[in-house]
Amino acid sequence: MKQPVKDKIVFTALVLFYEQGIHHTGINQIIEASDVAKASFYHHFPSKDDLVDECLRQYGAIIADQIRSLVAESGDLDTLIRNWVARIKAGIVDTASYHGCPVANMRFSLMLDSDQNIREKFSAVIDSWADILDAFIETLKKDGRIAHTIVTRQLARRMIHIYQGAVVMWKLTGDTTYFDDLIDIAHELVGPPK
Amino acid sequence: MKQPVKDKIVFTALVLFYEQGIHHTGINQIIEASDVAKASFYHHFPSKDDLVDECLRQYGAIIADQIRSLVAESGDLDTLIRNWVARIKAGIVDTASYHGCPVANMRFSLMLDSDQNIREKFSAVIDSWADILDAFIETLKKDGRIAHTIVTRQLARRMIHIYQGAVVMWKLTGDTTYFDDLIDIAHELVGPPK
DNA sequence: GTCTATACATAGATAGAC
DNA sequence: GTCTATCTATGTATAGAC
Repeated sequence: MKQPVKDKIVFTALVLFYEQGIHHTGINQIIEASDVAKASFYHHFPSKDDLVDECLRQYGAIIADQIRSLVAESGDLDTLIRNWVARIKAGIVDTASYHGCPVANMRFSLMLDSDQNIREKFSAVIDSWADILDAFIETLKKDGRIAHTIVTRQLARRMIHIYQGAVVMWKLTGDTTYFDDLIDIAHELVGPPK
Repeated sequence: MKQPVKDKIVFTALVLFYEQGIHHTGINQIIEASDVAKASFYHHFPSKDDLVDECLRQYGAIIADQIRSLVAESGDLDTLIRNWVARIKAGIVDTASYHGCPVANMRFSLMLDSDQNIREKFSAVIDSWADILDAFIETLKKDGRIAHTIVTRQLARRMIHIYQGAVVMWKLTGDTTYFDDLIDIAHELVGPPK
């Protein structure tokens, strides 16, 4: 059973865009690597931007799934935080293949800060992540398994915030301890148990 | 008195690289905008990479100066944090010309996470920023104007960390409240006065 | 140091036969 | 849907006269 052409293209693009960045990955390379004819590519994606759009959606969904499984395996906030950092660190072990958050990378590639269209697309992705964390924390609160002083949505936002910060710091310095530091920072943000 | 050719090139590059990103700014555009002959450009900068290198140094120095002046006008940690965020917000008022941290932008443009050379260059810039904050916080501690539970270097690192995180979140969502949030987050990290 | 002209590669995208 | 060939623009960089 052969893989549909479109799927082959997208899969290849997801890998190459993440490894090399969007602007350093040409259409020609994607076409060659996915073993597809040039005209076939343009049949499915009228322009490179359309492919980039599709990849953004996929990256967003992939991370959302990771957050979901992270939540599923964590019974409380402390465990969530530890598992979270553990996963990140595990992903960096093979340091050559880790390049940070694919969504943030893509956002920086575009570099059009005033484009409202772009803003909405990325904003939707971030919201979808925050929603998952949000729901988890809210559940903990209802079950009385958490200090009620926590502002749910705010904590969800801040977790993503400090995560993105750690990625940038790692990219800037190569220092992986910024990820370890996430545990302490997250605990400070959660505050003392009530 | 006419400006040296090299300075004109660098100044133009600093502006264009920041506005458009490195890979969306061609040598030709820089040459045209700085009103210099092509051969003159290559006389001063054998390749684009050399110009990029010079710009990184300049960006780093510019931000370092901003941090220095921020420190100079702040007598305590609380004031520093407030002034810091106030300055960022002021810079975003004209939203069309703000594009986040020029050093982080440049780092994301390069996209070569395993290149040790690049890592060292950026790391040096971040260290120079941390050094300034470090010295300031250390002084406050010695003067007894701060809770001594603070780990100086760690706090300096974390301030840069959460700042970079806020920039990314802003870039991803267009939401400027992530910068306001820096005040609360920073205070949590500083902890209660002893 | 500056000028014009140009080389050379790669980018994104299209044409037209099959 | 696929194939090869090609268009056109742009990118980095160099040559050679002044």
